[in-house]
Amino acid sequence: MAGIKDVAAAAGVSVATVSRVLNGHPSVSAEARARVMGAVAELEYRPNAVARSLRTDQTHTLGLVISDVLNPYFTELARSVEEEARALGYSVIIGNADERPELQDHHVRNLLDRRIDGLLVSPTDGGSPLMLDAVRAGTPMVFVDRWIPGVDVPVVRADGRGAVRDLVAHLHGLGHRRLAIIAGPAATTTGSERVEAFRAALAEYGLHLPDAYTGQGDFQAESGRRVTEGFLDLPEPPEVVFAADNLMALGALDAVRARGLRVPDDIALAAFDDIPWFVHTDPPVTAIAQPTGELGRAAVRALVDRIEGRTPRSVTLPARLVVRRSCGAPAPPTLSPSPVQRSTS
Amino acid sequence: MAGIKDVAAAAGVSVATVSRVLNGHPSVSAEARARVMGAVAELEYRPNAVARSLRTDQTHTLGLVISDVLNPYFTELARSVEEEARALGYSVIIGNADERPELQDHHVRNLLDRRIDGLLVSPTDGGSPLMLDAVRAGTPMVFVDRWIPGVDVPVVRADGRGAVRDLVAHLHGLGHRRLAIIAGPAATTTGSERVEAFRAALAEYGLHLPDAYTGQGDFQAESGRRVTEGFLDLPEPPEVVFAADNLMALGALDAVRARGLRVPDDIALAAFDDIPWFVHTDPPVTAIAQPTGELGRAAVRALVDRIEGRTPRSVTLPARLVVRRSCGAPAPPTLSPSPVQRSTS
DNA sequence: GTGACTCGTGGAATCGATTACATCCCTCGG
DNA sequence: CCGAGGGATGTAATCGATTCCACGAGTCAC
Repeated sequence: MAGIKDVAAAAGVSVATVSRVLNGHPSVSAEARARVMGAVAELEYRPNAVARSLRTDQTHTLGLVISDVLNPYFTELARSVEEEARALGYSVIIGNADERPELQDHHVRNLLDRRIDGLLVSPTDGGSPLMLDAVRAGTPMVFVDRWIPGVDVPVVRADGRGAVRDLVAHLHGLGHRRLAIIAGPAATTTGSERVEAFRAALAEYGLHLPDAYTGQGDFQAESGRRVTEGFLDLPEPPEVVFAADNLMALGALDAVRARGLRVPDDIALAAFDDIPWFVHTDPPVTAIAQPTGELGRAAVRALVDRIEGRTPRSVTLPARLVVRRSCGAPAPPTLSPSPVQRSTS
Repeated sequence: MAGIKDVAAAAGVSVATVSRVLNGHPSVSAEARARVMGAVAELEYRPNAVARSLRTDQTHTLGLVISDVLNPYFTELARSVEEEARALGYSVIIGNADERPELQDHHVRNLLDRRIDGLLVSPTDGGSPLMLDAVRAGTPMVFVDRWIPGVDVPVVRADGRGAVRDLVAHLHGLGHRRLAIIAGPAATTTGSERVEAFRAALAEYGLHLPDAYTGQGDFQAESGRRVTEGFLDLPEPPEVVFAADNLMALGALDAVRARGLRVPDDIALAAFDDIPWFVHTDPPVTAIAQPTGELGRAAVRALVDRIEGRTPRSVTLPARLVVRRSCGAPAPPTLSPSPVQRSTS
């Protein structure tokens, strides 16, 4: 494969001049520029990004470590991150932590070794020493969706409290009083926050969230199933199950169906994180929708700001309730406009 | 950040010795080794992968260019690819082509510039000059799922013909005679092959596939919706719609529902590519399941074989029919075991 | 006319590793 | 006792780019 030396030789100039042309340095004669461009085209020369990175100490690459690629929420997040990064001239390397802290560390280490310019993380746990070290060492970092308290890193996330309140209002309005939640891991902020928001919203209606109605899940479908079975085994099962993410909601749906029960007649269901498929499930699932694409884009912008020397800001965007049929009320036609396909742009 | 020189200084040896220790070269005294290890731990030294890659001309990185990350089929494929690659000591950089040839080229170029060791591609189109050049230049490459005919590159894919035949048999057995298909882009192998398999299977039952029953989609939900509307507008609409991928099936479901019609009573639906959500849709969708994880793993093995000097083999695995309720027959309980959650290992 | 400046250019150092080659020191056989 | 052979180690070249510095030529002001 042709190198910069070959180009220099072909153009009859020095490598320095070739480099200057390639990097748009002003101080190059039009004639030399033309000859270099010609040689570049002729040889189909492409600069070696590895060598360039070594010299400049910049890779123009962002790392994105997410907790579970199979979760459509994170898939969409990853997609919007890549899009925005590309628009800003960066590539993205995605690491899938699969909700396992050691895998998360593996990816962080790997990305750091590759000298990525910055790191976007949705932490699986309360924060490994490795990640904390990286922050201390000055690695540009931004948390997205989840974060680690007490660490001085910008956070880009959705605030679901308003939407959770709306949800509880909706449920209360339908006459439901015994509400249960399938929580995420307490080590994650989204895991604990959603429970808190739910509890707070219940309190506004004078309702209490008993321990028996607080199941511990891990954001995976299987745990949703398990917890829901526990709920159904209770002497007095809840009237509504609120799953803290879409996968656990699916597990819950499974568990309910396996008992031969029906949603919403026998038990109602709602989920945090809206996904296109919820429109098509039986029944369509009422969910809290995050502005996922916007989160991804804002996170990239914050990270790139940090990388390029500007001051990044934390961003919090509101989530919103999307009412469908899984809690009992027929959805007013105008309230579930959520299209199956996001814009392709 | 500490470099190899710092380690050498701290350990009181030369950089060559440090490098030898790090790379497991035999000719190092136990004492020197210990001192180096100590210094490495002390300084928390991590070798700079960029510098290493420049020197060795190996990045231990694979590129994966897929057509659409939002499609759960490809998400799962990507996941299994990353898993197997990790097990073999490689990282993966994913490029999402979004079914757009120019985006695909962008990613291929980017990956090539980064000097990835090999490329896994599921081509969006018939093959850009860029990709062909890369093959000619000797870039290790393997096609997965889709491929480009006439190019000497190993292909790892599923053969759906048997399953399509089973599907047609199933439909025929249910009394359906007017069968339509929503095809994928003719430029993709999966786009044309599935139509051909369908047509061939119909022929076995003496059935013909009229042009009016062959809709042209693009593997995206919106096209499924559009084509299905066309079918429903026909003077004699089909009794069954077979979508060549899961997203178009979703669009079809939408279109049917928008008319106030019901699946399977008014029109039956089947899809190529099974995904966990099909268990939960209304009704559960009969689909052809590819051994996605196995495909991803086999593709990585083939690519790594090629990279490491062994001879890679093409692999074709059978797909299988998973009967659910969307075509009319109640599924025998044992026939839809497809679990909502794949194993996490 | 001459010193100051700018502009275009090339030579060479540099980034952080790997590795060929040279060197030194031991051991061992004859 | 000496030379061959081999193990441990260091010096320096190298990968392919970027960039500092020096230099020659041309321009301009005084």
